[in-house]
Amino acid sequence: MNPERLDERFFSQDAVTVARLLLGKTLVRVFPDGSVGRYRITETEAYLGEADKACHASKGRTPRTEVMYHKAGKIYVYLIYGMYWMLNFVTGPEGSPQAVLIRGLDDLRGSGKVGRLLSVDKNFYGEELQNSPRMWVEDAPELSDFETAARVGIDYAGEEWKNKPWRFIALR
DNA sequence: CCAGTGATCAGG
DNA sequence: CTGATCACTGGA
Repeated sequence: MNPERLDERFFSQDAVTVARLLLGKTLVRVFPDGSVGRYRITETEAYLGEADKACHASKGRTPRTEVMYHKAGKIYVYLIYGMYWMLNFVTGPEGSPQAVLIRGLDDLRGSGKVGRLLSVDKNFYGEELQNSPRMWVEDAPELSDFETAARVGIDYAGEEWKNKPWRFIALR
């Protein structure tokens, strides 16, 4: 049986659950030249809705955060520091703005490096992983060997939110 | 430690 | 329009 492409059912779970379950799953990218890259997801972070001060949606619905209010399984990308494209997947029920940031693939760590490796840019904004011809996620056995940590780069979020253990790191 | 680099958003 | 801010990285 071929690996199943993960769809809206999978991504509709809450962001913390999806961030954990994505560890070990296979991210597939078909590049413009037709070459195919397959990567094991090794680090993720969860951003859990308007209440989460670290989540972009804590500032409400704007053109940038709009896609997080859409149905799960869409791609949320944005440019940070004028140089780095962050790759996120929308999760949770429709209307509940949640997302999971992809921070590591195989041995590569760092969300900025992930965007560079995959040649992500604003054209991916809103694309659906269940339909896209150039990016999707395939199922793989659940990975139990991982650790959690606080999320990176969100000191502005305040004590309650910045210490949530919503960063998931695959071991081995 | 800190500079680079430009979209985004709130405020006039 | 202005200006602060930023889910980062790489090099002193």
